[in-house]
Amino acid sequence: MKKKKNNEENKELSPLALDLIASRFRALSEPVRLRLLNLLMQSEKTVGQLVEASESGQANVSKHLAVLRNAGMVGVRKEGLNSIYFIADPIVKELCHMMCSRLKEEMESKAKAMGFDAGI
Amino acid sequence: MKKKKNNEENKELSPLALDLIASRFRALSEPVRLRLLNLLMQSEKTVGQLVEASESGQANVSKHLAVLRNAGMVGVRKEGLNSIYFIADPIVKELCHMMCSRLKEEMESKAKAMGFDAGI
DNA sequence: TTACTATATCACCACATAGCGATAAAGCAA
DNA sequence: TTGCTTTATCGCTATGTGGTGATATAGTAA
Repeated sequence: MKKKKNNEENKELSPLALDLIASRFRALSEPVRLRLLNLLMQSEKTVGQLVEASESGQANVSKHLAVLRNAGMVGVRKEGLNSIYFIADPIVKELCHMMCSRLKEEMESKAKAMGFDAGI
Repeated sequence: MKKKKNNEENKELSPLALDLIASRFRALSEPVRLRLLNLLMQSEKTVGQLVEASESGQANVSKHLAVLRNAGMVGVRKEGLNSIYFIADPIVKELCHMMCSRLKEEMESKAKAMGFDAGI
């Protein structure tokens, strides 16, 4: 494997860059928003479908969708009365998948440490 | 390339899982915390070094470090009076690197769209 | 036009948290 | 012991934001 220059990862980030990155992670830091993204990963959906599936109020879902829109993570198109939302940034799936795998690992290793895999 | 089963990514996550994932992302949603992680990526550091480098108050840095600790992202060991912090979870570097690359892409494509790469 | 539907936005409350000064706790030096 | 250093925690304020009901905005249907 080629040895890559690693000066990139050691670079100190500017305050502006930190704010940008933080705001992106903040968009992913809310259970309702993650639920919406999780639903949209199956297929694009109208706000009504998301309201029903997420078991959250309409105003609330709409507000969370605005956050995800502003973060560039979802997109919308209008069709008649409906607003149809879809995942707009592929990084969403990657990030969530990475986080899920990591948590799964952690929980499994914790279960093992507690001996839950030993049987009785 | 082998076609992989994709039923994993379509799975709906439980509310508990969503809370866990959200809390992890929330730990990364604060500029000061990202700055601390960015500093720790260079090398492990004492709280004092982090306070100086982050240009934040000691109490504040200590509190943010507690958040990162609770999220399992950093670890500590004591050496005399000093608490030495270090990155404990490799996912931190991956997530931040991924997010940085994505934002870089976005900004470059935006600059291109505005014609800033055309010269005068 | 009026009536209905879908969505976005507004106003508000409640709660979480970032930041700061003061203090506590713990180890080192004399 | 006293005094100093380092870090964690407490108390507080200010700000941000999640949730909800009401309203506004549009599109559809009659």
